[in-house]
Amino acid sequence: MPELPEVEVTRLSFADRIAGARIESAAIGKPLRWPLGLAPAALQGRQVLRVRRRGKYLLLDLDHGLLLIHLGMSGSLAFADQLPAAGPHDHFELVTSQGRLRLHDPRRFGAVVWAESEADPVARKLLGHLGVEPLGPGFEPLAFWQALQARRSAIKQVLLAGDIVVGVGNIYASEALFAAGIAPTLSASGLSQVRAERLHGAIRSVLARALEQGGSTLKDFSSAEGKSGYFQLEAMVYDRAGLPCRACGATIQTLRQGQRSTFFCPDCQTS
DNA sequence: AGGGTGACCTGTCGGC
DNA sequence: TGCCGACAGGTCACCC
Repeated sequence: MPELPEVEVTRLSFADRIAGARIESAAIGKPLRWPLGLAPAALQGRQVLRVRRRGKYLLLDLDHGLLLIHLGMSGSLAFADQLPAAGPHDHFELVTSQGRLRLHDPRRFGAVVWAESEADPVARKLLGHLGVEPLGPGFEPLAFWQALQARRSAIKQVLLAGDIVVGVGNIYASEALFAAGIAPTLSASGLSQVRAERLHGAIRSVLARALEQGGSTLKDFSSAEGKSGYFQLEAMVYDRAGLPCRACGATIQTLRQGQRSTFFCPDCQTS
């Protein structure tokens, strides 16, 4: 569910409200992708200083150490004074002086991991190989094109890999490639500088627009305030196989790349 | 080192 | 109605 826009929408929906809170207790449910790394009781008394984001990770800076939270495929956070009784898919909860933060994650591909600092080996394993932030100043057209030159895989899969630029998942990879008019199967090294720069702009504009729309709610994503996203209503290709292209009317096609579905317009996108 | 594949886990949906 | 396979927003460990 969560790509960069959904993770950032989640962050924005509770960061200010939790900042400064004191952790009163922490509880874990079924195992997530990785162990927390310490006893939940050890979080008691810690203060939440702020909430940052790196790629699709949320970083809760504490007065000692930090929590790395990943929403996986099906995760979402809720933050409120009171929450409904915990269900079978609620696997992590922090009770703080300013509200309860709860992770709901049916598939349990998500994780909550404690690290001493970002230099901690645990944090480095998860964050160390990540590419640049697409909405930040470090994402530059020329460097992006140069990085793509070194990769022979299909451009769609290079975007998903996240080691050049982070945050682009399965929905927004298809959407950005459509916006740039680039076939998803084209080798990354086959992009001209002009087309790479067009893709650079498309990634930025698609992610920024999705952020404005509160992300995409395909099934059950919601922010920590419980709000749905609306970007899926304006998707040009994602989940539109067999439907007419909104730009040219051609039939949207689908294919499998690395066991993931890709959606594209055969007329608007070229090799 | 880059590239390809399987693995993790649960729910839902379409087809027979 | 029931069963079974395919698929779902991610990404890591493991091969070559």
